[in-house]
Amino acid sequence: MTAVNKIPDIVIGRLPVYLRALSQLVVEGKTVTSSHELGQQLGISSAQIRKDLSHFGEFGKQGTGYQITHLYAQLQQILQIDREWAVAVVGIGDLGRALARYGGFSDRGFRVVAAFDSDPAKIGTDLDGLTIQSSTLIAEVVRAKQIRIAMIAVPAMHAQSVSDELVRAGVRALLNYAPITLNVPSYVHVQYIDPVAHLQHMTYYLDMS
Amino acid sequence: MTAVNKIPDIVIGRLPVYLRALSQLVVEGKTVTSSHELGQQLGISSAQIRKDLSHFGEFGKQGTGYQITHLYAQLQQILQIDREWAVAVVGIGDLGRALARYGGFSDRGFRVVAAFDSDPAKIGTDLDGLTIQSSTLIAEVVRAKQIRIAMIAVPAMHAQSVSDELVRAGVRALLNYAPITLNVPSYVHVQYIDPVAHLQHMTYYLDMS
DNA sequence: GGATGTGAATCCGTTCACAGCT
DNA sequence: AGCTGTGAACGGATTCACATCC
Repeated sequence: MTAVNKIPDIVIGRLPVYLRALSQLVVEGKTVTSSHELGQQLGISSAQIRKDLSHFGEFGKQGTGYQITHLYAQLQQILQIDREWAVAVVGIGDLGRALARYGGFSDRGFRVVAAFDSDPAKIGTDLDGLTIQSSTLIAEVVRAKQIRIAMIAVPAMHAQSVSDELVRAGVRALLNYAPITLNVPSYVHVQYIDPVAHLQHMTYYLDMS
Repeated sequence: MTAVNKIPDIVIGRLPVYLRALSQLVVEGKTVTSSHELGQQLGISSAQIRKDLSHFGEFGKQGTGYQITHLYAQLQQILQIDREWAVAVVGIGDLGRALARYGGFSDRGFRVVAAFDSDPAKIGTDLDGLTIQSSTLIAEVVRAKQIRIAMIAVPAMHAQSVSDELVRAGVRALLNYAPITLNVPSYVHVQYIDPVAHLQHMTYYLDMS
């Protein structure tokens, strides 16, 4: 269809999953795949994969399937991760440290370029070549480095005010690890990660024994 | 409706979110709330909240709203988190350490009771009173402690085999942080957390500038 | 008056099934 | 023959709107 109209958000959310699956297939030495194979790997119907991709263009060959490298590149472009995004981490507790040091960002479109904390004992400390900076510098650094994406790993109590400050400084996408719903302007995107919520979701189905 | 029939999984997934919102309201000193107030806080329609809750019973009073403590307790019961679930963490890198030490589990129904790693340098090390154990002991410990839930924080390469072993030992719910789709029997529940996928989801909407 | 609980209506996403290309 | 791309059919989830009750 190649329509650039209004693509459902739920479709966008599956594209990163497709990217992951394609990476895995590359590791397995494959160069070509099909909607059926991808679907099998992900537990998704092949029709859904074809329909999802059809929102953006025609990436396959009938009778053959998809060239993995080609499809991968296309999806990267669609998601705008055919470049490297600068990311800030706020709150360098155990979780923030893990995020700041995580090696899995670099080859998937992101680089942590700033780390903030309010604890004087941590400020100035080195973190794999990154220096932890005072939270009071958030506005300044975000502006200077043109940071558009931030990960919030501070206690729930402070998450909203940190969010406010980041947004004021120009951040437009937030990955929030604090277990609260953030209040942000409509032009800011937020995604939530709450491991406990995931666990609670699953316990519903567990039979105690 | 109070029907115990087949409740949509998507509804179950929202219950933890409602719990979070209720907690927040308690912090704000409220004792009663309404579907409207909850919806406002979460960015969800009030009708959806009422419909969701109606699957499980009638928890509100017409004209008044919901008694927060009562609704909270009911949701806890529905999700089976009116008890404490023992959880294992496998892979004590930065992320696994953060999970094992995270203080936010205890008051929401979970307790980390075992931590595994395959690195001899880490085995035997203390982690806030928890001793890191060899991954070779997974089966034994999971069985002994009747663990039904595990969090996987090992490199993608090893996630599938760790998953297999956990399932064989009796684990029935997995929270997987490795960026791969796990292959598990149908009676095992899996939830995925992939921060990069969330970031990639958001970059779609960012206009570069 | 005010807020719930719920059938009915609507909207949206998934699946079906097949024409069309290789 | 094999697999894509897609309109049509289907099913499920959300919203509407109102009767009901405090």
